[in-house]
Amino acid sequence: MTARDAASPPVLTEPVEDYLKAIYELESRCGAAATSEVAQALNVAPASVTGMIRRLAAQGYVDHVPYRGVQLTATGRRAALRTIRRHRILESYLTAMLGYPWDAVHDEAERLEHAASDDLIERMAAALGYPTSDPHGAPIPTVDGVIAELPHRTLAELPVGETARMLRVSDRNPSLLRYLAEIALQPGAEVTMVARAPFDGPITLRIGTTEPVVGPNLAAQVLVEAMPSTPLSPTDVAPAPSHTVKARPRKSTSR
Amino acid sequence: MTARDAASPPVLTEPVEDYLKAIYELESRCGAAATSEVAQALNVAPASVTGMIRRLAAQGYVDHVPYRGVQLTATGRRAALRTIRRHRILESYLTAMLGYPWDAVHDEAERLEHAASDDLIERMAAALGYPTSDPHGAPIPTVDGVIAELPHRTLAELPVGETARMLRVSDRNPSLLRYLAEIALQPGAEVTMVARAPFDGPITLRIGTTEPVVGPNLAAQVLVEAMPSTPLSPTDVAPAPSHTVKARPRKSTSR
DNA sequence: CCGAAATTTTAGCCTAGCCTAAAATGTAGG
DNA sequence: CCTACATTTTAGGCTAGGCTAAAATTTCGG
Repeated sequence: MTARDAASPPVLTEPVEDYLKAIYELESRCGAAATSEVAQALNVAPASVTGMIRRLAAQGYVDHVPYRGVQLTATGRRAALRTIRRHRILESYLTAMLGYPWDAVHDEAERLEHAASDDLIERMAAALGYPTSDPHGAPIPTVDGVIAELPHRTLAELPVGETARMLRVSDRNPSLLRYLAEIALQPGAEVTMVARAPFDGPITLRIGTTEPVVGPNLAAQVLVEAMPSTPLSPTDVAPAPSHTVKARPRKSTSR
Repeated sequence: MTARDAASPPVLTEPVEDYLKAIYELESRCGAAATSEVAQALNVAPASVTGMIRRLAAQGYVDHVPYRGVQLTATGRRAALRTIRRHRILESYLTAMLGYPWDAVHDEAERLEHAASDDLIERMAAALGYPTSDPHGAPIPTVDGVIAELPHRTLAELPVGETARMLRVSDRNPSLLRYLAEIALQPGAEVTMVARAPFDGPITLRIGTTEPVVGPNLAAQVLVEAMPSTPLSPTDVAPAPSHTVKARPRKSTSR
């Protein structure tokens, strides 16, 4: 018994899925994930992380160099992306179909992502028209683990006078999200850098017809993309369904 | 630490919710639940049930008389009904809004019921217009734990020549459910007992225009209610949304 | 380049839930 | 009423995942 070799999806436990997801996210920012970073991300003691990493390494999900750090294997990355896909589809569904505000979906998705079947997730995705990004602008990996990370810079870096399109923001800070919704700074919105006070001072933006002033701290958390040269399309300023699930038709990008 | 007295929803673990639900269901059929019955229902060893019952009793969810059996306390019953409400609303939602066939919803709901927040469950209920029964005809308890068990008898008991309305069937047997759907024997359907062969022989029914022949075994699993004297309403034979979520308007029943 | 501080790992412990085997209790038939 | 069988509980173990305290290793400031 415990005689299982290969084949068959090994059924990951909830903590395992959480670890893999956290490692993926740290890794994609820093190249590798430190024990203490994982511990902080999951709110557990560093020693617990070491223990779990040992198990994950034994099962082939991560490579671990003691005292150095941890990296996902190809298997581990696939598992992480599966969880991330579930999370983001759930967030999209809750927002679009059940009227959740975008600051509340993270916690709910965090629990449901472990319980929902693949079938359910795909039904939700289908009901939404296979969205490619979630309500916070994060890209949704495909079923076979392809994720389209978009090139971006932060709103804080936008030169004065330039306009950009709001692309993405973390889903983890509800009060920040509520504030952003209040000033209509949501994925798809056009935002112009009107002025920046010196010495990391307040930043004046223009969004639609309002000119909110925000701190550099906030601006650094908002990712934007250079505006496509298109001068102004009619849908641009629309308050709209607020999160604008983009379902652009794709021609077998997956290969 | 571990210093918790009263107040605050103690957050039940998944196994605990499963035990309470199972005990509730056994108890409502037999008055009290035997250790071995619970073990069978949850597919665990009897000794494990004894262990869990000790814990549940210590926390005030059940009363346990050693070697005799177990019964829910008021607290335990509330917790069980909360889980049952979640389960049945989930089943209703998956069927009505995501196109799940009625034989597939049980397993999905079984996992989601532990992960969904109260908020999510209430949003789903609202989206459905506060249904009072699930796709299999089981009544949905209210938020404050009131459940309307309907008077019924089994289809097997229906006298020859009489007509009844299909009320309910267990959600636990997918292949039975698929077969029932095939012969259009679903909650709300009118069914007539045409003939019954002697010695527990095959039973001939009439449902709409078809006359399926079924075993007594199957008939015993299908609950029916005496037909209201109304001769024939236009909606009766309609293949219809198949599960007929009944959403009768309620006048602030909650208080 | 060396010692202090930070990080990581080891050691040892705990809890919830599960298991099997053996003992205790209850029930029913002769 | 007593024995045989069924049910339940106890005893003793296991695993996953968490914790703290202490030891090991790395890193960094001087």
